[in-house]
Amino acid sequence: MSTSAYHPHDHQGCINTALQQAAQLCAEQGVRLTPIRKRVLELVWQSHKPMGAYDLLPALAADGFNSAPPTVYRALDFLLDLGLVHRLASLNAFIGCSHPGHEHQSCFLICKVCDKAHEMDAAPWFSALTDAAKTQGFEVETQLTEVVGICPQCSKESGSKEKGSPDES
Amino acid sequence: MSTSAYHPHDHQGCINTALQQAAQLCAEQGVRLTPIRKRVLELVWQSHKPMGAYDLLPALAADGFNSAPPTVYRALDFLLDLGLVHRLASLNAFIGCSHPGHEHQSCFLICKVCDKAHEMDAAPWFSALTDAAKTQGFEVETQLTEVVGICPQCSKESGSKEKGSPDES
DNA sequence: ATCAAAGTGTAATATTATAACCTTTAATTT
DNA sequence: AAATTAAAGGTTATAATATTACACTTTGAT
Repeated sequence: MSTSAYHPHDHQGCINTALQQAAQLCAEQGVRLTPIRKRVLELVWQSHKPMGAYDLLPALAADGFNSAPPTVYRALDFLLDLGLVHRLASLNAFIGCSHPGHEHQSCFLICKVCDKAHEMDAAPWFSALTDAAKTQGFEVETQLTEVVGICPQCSKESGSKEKGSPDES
Repeated sequence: MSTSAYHPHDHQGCINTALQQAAQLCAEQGVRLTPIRKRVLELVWQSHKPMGAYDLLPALAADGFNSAPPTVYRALDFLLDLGLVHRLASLNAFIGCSHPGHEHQSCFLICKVCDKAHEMDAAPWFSALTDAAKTQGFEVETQLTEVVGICPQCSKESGSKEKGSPDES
């Protein structure tokens, strides 16, 4: 399945897929996808925009869940550990992993206009980077790549109309 | 000049070079390298370890400078704008730029043992990354790459003796 | 039914960063 | 040199992000 965060799409499908993959992964790992964890994952997937931890709290509160910071951070830590979400260090924000359950190095394309982020496989240059580091004697373990620019949707819109307000889903 | 953060070296030379380059750059740009700014740059260069903003405050205080957060953040912002320091998002920390005054995309190799970071030119894979993003219609403007692993010095030490305490300079 | 482990509730606090407003210093003009 | 202006810095407060510590509850295993 090839998904794009940019173009309008059945976003409920994204959420459902994420929840289903999460359920399966948790089952495999023998860990529990509790209501809070499930809800946090849903919230993270509400849009393709990275969400701050504190953005999630009001929504949790509205659902009748506890909504103190540790609640959401615990859930996020759980989801991070399982690889169900990623953290974007440059934004202090979290985003759903688009292909959980597989070891991968990722790279995020962050649109500075609509704020959406798109996960891209970093494998091609991760190996180049690893090799380059190795020539200096540095053993790479993990990497974090975050790219800022303009997504195709916003790029197109700025071409046709000025100051359009980007799609939310 | 080829510098390596890892191996023992005349670290005062690093600081002096940084200060001299900063002075020149400020002169070129017609901006002022005030005592606070100069001292903050020095402090950032005290080691090859990224420094948190709040790590710098006590040192500023000890030197008789004002040491409220805005003081150090203003200085850091100034230095960031000029390209004299970089911010490592994954660490909320700052490190001196090893070749200021030139446009460049950088990548940081962060040693998880000794905490030192080494700046590497990201140009080789930045273009590959830009191209890959472009095939998806994404226009890259800036990137941030931070790599965690083990530096040559620590790698060597863990081979010969266990639990050695890494060099500080 | 009991127990241990995992999960959650809650209060407090740590860490990182910024806002707002005022004063001082330095550079520029008169 | 004095007046003017712009830049830098001082100060207080607060915002935003994240964690610690400890008590309580639920779950699953025995």
